[in-house]
Amino acid sequence: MRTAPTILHLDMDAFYASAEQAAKPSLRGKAVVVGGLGPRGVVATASYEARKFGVHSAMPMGQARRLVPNAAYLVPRFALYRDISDQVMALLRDLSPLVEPLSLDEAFVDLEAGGVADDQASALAVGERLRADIKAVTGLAGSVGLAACKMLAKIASEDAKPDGLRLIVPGTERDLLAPMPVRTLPGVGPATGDHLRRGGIMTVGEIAEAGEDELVRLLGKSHGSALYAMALARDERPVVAERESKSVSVEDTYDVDIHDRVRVRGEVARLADRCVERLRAAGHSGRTIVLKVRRFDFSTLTRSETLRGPTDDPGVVREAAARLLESVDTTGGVRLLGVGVTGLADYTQEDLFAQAQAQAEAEEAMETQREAEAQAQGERAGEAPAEAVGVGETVEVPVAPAERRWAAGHDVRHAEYGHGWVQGSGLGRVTVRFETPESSVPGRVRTFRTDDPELEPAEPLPLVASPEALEPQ
DNA sequence: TCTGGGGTCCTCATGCCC
DNA sequence: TCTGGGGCATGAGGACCC
Repeated sequence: MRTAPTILHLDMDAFYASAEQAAKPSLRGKAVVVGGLGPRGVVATASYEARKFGVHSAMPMGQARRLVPNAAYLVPRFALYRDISDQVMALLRDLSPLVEPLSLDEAFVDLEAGGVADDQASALAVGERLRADIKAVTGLAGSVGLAACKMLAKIASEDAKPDGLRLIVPGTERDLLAPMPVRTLPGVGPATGDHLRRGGIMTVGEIAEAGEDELVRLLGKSHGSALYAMALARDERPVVAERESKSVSVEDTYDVDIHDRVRVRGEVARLADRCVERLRAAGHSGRTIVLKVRRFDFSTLTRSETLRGPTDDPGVVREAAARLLESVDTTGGVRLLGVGVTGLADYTQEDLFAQAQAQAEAEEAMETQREAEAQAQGERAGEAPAEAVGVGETVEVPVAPAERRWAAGHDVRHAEYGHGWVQGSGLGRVTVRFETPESSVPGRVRTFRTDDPELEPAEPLPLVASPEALEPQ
């Protein structure tokens, strides 16, 4: 039995917004909101300066703009965040072979597996050292929670925010949890919170008092038992390093509801292609195709179809999605469409091709045996999903828009003024602030025509000049 | 105020097979 | 032959997470 915390949870503070502030000196200390900028966008992350005004994740952008009209509103730049995340995860893997990333900005680390000595001072030292290393390598702040299990480590890091560290001493867990609201526990969202409240349960302590039978009665077997265990600070979930993904999906919310059925079909085909691109990039194929439709009134429905074998053929996925769409009434208009693939496998394209070949040949043999009508074959083409695999596919290349688009927050390079980022664009003009992560003062702002030949998109610059600047161990 | 995008897991209903 | 039930696959929906 260990006497010191075994699990470390790292949570980067206001990650996307902090990354943008690090990249753009003029935004440091200012309210920054990262999220979708369209009429239906929501906030992904708000800087602490923006949170003071009540802006938070998942809030509609329109509402955020009313709360903080002067904040900087930026679209997310996932490539940049992924690079930073890779650096951070590498530091975590230096601590232990057992690292479980939860997202770009969060992870669990099993310290015992990393050979960290079983005492509180060692755990604290590892946590502080990690925070310092993260700051040195990325320039960003992360908060660390240390506890005996995942749930408590996460609660600890949440409590440590921003830019802090918290250790929960083994043995003190239940007293600590008791007064906390039920929403503190992982897995308790708005719906479960309501259920519990109607049962007179507001705090974690009250869950423990209610007993397992009552919890199961309120929430069902699986959820009820799990929550009861959590309330007693029992959480045996191990840190799992390699998680296999189970599905791949893409979805789009449209600025304006789509009513035109032909357009809906076109969008579904495009989404199917994008989904397959992602599927293939991940080296997967999948057997079940899922169509998701969110209607004008926000009601969401899904339709799915399971094929005979896994596929990564765009034509097959497109056709399945189109078939599924036929069972959905879209007359009121749709605000979101999505296409996904589950039941993932990693069959190679050759396997699939061989399978399809064999199947096609078998069917053909039966066919010629029964009847010699060439016409019948024509009708069957494309009917069996796996049959189309390997058939020459066409990749549609989107036509470049006539006017160049400059996304707010993205990096650019100007032949004369150097590196900068887009502050805003519209009416044929684009406004650029020329500064780099190293600039000590906010850079100058200039406005250009959107088709200015001297202006071109650029890659993000590293946030820290020499990322190798780590102190020797 | 009007609700993103990418996931995971659970529950329930239904049909099939043994 | 009828009936019941377990086990599994499939499909739909919902809750939750970051």
